[in-house]
Amino acid sequence: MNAEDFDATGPRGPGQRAGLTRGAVLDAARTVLSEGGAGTLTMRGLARRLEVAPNALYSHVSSRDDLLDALLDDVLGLVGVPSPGLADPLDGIRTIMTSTYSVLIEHAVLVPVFLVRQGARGVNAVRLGVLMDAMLRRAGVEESAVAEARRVLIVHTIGFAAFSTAVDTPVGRSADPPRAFLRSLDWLLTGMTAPRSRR
Amino acid sequence: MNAEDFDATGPRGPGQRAGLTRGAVLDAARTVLSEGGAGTLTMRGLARRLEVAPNALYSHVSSRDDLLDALLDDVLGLVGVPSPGLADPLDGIRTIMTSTYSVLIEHAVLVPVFLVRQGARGVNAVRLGVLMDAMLRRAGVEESAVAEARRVLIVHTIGFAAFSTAVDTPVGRSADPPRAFLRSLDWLLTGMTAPRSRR
DNA sequence: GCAACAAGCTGTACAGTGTCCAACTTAAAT
DNA sequence: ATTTAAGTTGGACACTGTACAGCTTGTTGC
Repeated sequence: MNAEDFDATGPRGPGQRAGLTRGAVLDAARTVLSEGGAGTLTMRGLARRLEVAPNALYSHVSSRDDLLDALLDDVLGLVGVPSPGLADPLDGIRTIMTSTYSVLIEHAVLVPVFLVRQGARGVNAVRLGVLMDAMLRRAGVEESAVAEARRVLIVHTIGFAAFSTAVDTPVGRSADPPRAFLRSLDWLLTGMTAPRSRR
Repeated sequence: MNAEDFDATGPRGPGQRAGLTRGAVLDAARTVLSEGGAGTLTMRGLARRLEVAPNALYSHVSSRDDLLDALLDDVLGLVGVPSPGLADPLDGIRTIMTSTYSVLIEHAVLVPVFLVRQGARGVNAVRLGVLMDAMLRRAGVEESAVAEARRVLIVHTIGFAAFSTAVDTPVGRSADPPRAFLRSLDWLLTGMTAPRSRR
């Protein structure tokens, strides 16, 4: 019997390869996500789409949370960072936050996941965090308040994205950050860098 | 055989009452929630705790989401509202938001639920929403922007609560809203009520 | 007091979920 | 060519929320 008899992608037996890769799994997950929202991403559904047994996914992804974290983090990889030696650190922060906002809007279905998992924790998230901390320091934020300030900015941004994303009437779902976001961002930055008046 | 033989709460047969009420179910749910976090609240676990078959809960609660909504909404019932004829509508909004913040912090485990369900929708939520809208109008927010302004305030508050709640090192989990929250609240209010400069 | 009815509860069951284990086949390394 | 590792399947486990039928109790009308 020649191999062509089985070329048509029929049911595979144990051992037969499907040619899966981590990248393919993540890509498929992204597709599912963009089609049906966050709740529709199940391991079994993903496996079905890839024409593979559910367990096969675990060769490329260690758990569903791992998958989710990977998706979150490589979305964060799309966030544009300012040139390192930029003159004004506040502008740098503005750049990061508005870029983050845009990326979140473009991947709206991931926003609830971000909320639930309280942000991401992968390499890109860490990279952005370190960058933000440095800029906050350069902008004059007290050392003891740097981490808190970063968190406030992140929460504010994710919150705004969640808001822009959740409106039933899709008013302004453009990826351009709305004026209100830019404004409130400035207010926050102003407050953070202002010398403390009391206490 | 006299009734006392079965007084010890042994296994019930079909038909035997357990004396459950909606209030008892909600109370037990609150307990579970405060002990183990949001993910630990399952219908079966709840039933086990109440020594009842899982289905019994559905006589008092129409679904898990219904349960969650009820919990969310009666937490919102704890939010203190300002006296209706208050002079300064901005003060009224401040009161509502800081009270909401405190209530959320006191029920930290519910905050992720709030996030996922994008706020609550029960009677108390509606009541607060109507009140906020009225005050925003009185504060000079344009009619077309009232709903959006309300949402921004809510998102900002929930976001802050999520932030204060999520810190690994439990820094300042006091129910008093942190200064940063009060500040940013004022900034937002200022921006919302300021006459539009451009566009 | 008795019949009819509604409410509350259980037993059982279904269709899902994420994930683990053993077995098998194929590809890579030696 | 032989051993080793990687990828995949079948099957299973322990869960989840919830629907349906039937039993028993409490309540209501007569």
